[in-house]
Amino acid sequence: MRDLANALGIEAASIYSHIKSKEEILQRVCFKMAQEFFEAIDAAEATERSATDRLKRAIAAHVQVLTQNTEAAAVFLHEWRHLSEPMHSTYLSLRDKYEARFREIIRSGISNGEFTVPDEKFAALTILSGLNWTHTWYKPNGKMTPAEIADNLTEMLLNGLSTKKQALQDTYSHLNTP
Amino acid sequence: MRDLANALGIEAASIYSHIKSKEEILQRVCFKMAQEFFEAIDAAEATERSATDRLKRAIAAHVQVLTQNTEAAAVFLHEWRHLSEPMHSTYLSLRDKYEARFREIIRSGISNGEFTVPDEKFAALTILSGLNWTHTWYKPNGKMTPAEIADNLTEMLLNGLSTKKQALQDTYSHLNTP
DNA sequence: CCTACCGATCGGTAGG
DNA sequence: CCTACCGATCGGTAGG
Repeated sequence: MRDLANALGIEAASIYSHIKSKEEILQRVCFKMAQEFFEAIDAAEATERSATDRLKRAIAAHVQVLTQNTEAAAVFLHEWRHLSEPMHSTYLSLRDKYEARFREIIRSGISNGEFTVPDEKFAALTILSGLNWTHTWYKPNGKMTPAEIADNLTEMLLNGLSTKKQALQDTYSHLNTP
Repeated sequence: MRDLANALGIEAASIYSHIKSKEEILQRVCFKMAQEFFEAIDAAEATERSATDRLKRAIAAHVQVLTQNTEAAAVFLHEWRHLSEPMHSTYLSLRDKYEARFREIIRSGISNGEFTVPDEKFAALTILSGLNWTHTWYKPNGKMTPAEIADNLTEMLLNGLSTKKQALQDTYSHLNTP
């Protein structure tokens, strides 16, 4: 709190005329970020499209929020542990609701044949963890824009590393020789 | 330190007859884990095989170390930030060496056509971040063993979610009709 | 490994 | 928003 006061150019005690406690700052950051993530995915899912397309847009929306303010993102992703009850439980249930949005996209992609995946819960977790690492290395002046990062992430998570197209084209290539 | 002493059944001051400082504990955990990760990947890469196979084994080895002791893994992944110099720099260079092992596998897979990926550095980062999330939810008595987790992770990261085989088989299926 | 401490720092309050 | 302060807790030491 002394550091914060210093950065603001006021005395430490004066902070408490603006907020009730140190934890209030944590709460505000965590729930403001949660709100931003929900607004972003709402916009991403607004139009009716294929699961692949909805997932692409959800990934781009998530990366956009993450990179907008990497410090707030770090608080949202790590410091929520220090929330006291009942905020702690509220946070957890919001996070699960958000993850469920990704699970739902994956589930619909499985049922219509767009996706093949062993476990939708596991898949959602792996996707989100891949996205969430971004905040640790993203630099606003780096060579990749948030949109480019999202494109690369989408490419990796949807298609994987394996050159499957190539392998399958090889498999079928004898059929194509004139 | 008081909590630690309590758990050990001794007085707080007595801890200091075993260690020099609180930070020494952090150092020991961080560098012991680093050593374990290197030993695991050394074993995984010992035999000459395809890049796909080496990556599979490296993933399994990494997940094995992560799940062996999730609390130490959490310290290794997050608390290293509090290391003071020169340990902080040493840690960072070890981590980069480790990541380079994954980049090297990916690079060799690209050059022999096993992998197709836009950026090997980006790919290595995304793989590792997908793996490193495991420590937050893994439970020794859960339904997935470390080996099963590794298999699922490998499947997702190598092949992605998209049902590409199916899509390509559809593309070529007219060629197969008798 | 313990008793007896210490200086520094922490989040926060009273009263203006 | 400030001055003046407080009780609690922190990592750690001296000396046995």
